[in-house]
Amino acid sequence: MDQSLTPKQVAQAIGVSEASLKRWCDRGLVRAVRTAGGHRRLAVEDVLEFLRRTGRRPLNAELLQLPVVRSATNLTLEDSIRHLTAGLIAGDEELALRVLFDLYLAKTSLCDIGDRVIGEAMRQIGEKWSNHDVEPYQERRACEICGHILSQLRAVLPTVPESAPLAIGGTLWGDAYRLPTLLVELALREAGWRAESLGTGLPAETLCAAMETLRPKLFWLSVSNIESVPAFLESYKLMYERAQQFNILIAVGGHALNAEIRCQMQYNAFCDNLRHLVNFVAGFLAAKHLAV
Amino acid sequence: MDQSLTPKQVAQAIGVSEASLKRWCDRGLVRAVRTAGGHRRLAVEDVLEFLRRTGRRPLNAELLQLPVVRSATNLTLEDSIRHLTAGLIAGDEELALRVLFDLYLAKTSLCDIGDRVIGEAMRQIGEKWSNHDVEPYQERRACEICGHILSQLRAVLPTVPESAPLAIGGTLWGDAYRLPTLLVELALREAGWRAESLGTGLPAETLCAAMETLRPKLFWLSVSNIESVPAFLESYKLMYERAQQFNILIAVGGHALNAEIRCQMQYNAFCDNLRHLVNFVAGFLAAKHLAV
DNA sequence: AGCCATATCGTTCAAATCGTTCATTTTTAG
DNA sequence: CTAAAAATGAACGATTTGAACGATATGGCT
Repeated sequence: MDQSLTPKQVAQAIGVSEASLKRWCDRGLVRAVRTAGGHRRLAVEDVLEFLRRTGRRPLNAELLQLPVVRSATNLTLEDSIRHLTAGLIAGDEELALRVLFDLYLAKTSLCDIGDRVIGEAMRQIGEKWSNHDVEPYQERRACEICGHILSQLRAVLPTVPESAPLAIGGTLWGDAYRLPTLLVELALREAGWRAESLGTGLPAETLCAAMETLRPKLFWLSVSNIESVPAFLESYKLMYERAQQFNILIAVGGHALNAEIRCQMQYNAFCDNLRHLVNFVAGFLAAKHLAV
Repeated sequence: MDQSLTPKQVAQAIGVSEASLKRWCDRGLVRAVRTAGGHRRLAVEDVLEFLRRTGRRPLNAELLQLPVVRSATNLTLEDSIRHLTAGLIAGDEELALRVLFDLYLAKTSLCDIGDRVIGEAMRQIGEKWSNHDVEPYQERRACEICGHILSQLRAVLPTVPESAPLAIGGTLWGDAYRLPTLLVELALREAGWRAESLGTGLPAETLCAAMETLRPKLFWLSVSNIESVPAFLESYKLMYERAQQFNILIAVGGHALNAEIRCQMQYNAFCDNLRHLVNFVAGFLAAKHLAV
């Protein structure tokens, strides 16, 4: 929950003296507010942001009410993937949590966490699945675990200002894959956008209505499963037209979008991964800055 | 209408102890008037002004008018539902989070939070949806928001001991409703079980495999949507037999299970809501205690 | 009006935090 | 390598905070 922490809690959590923490607050290295009586109070997300920026690791993370556990060594990306994959298959949420939060604190971008770690782990699990090495329930449980972890990561992400451009997105009817669109939301938030995933399995009509009501600058569509290609293309056409009408950028991505289907679609960007998407929107933000 | 707030409400809203708030009032840091009997009353605008002056997080004005704590009176539960419903429809995650965490901190059981607050709010939203008062994307977004909040709640729930009995469950293929099975998991954890939701849309065969591998004491099946009744019954029969084989209790529930379908099923418990389920498993735990 | 459950009152007290100073350790620069 | 500069951790009295207590006020009810 979003309650404020006392300097003592934070100092013990990150393994530093109270005096130093106070100095850091006073120098603006960590954001802190004051009580009416002058005592400092720190928000969890600000502490995490500081840890991430300075490359520190929490010693005693339970004090932060965070799911982070101390990790002595910096794991390589390959090790992280291996541990994560094993943990997810075994249903070891604790382990998965530790791996992902450690990566986050080690300044790994959410793009890479999504593309190269979670995406790769889920790909390996899917592969084992088709080899009958893991049961479907293990794959689904892995998705559930990742979803919970991403929700927690999402809760401690620095809040983006109200003035940031809005991005919305989701998946269409017949596509129940939550993780990709959730990762898009997180990656866009890290890139400074006010991103909101509307969820999965949405009819095209209501996505059009959402564009009309919310008037985002960007709309993303994650496509991991297509039940009927003609129906999908028709739904997509509807949405593309509406996006054009309201001057909304439209970005698409997902494993189900093969070249043949893409040829019959129009969009501002097709993204193979989160990195592509973030690069695309970064360009847009820069252009906007130049214009102003 | 200048609503007057009690010190307790304000203290909870801004996350400070009641004693400190009283001192601040007495030192003139927050404007407050007195009732004839000497009790302090604070105006919303004065509290907001104080928050702005002390650099604390600016809170939504509507947030401060939230009635907090008052244990389990119908009125406040009604208010919680009203605020939650409005927040979910508007996509105001902050408000929804506040409402649900306040309820949790006020010691409202997760059963009641699920049954009487979230369940009721989602029912109202569904009703408005069929009246075309809210868009489908608003309903889906509400589910997403609730899911994120429940993930966070789940993370701060006390951990159950390893010795606690294991319960697993989920939804069958064709049923993508996450919230019910997620709420079951949380309610069972609160009741002292080691509960793990395996997710949604699972084939019956892999649920059988999960029972065989994990050997839980309890299996729950949440049924919010049935695509084909005969196929569902066949899948269910498979699972029931497997549960019998391994001596696993099986509890079912969900809006899609009408009397006609129930007549063709066998189970240890049918639960209309979370309260029923928790009462059922509490009986089991007590019996086990007696046995030991 | 009187009753009752609950909230708030004022007060006290232990624990935490404040700002500050100072000795020690670590980093930087010549 | 050495000396200056900077950061750290510990200590100090003064102040603030949060939790407790019995007594009183509030608001709903009959």
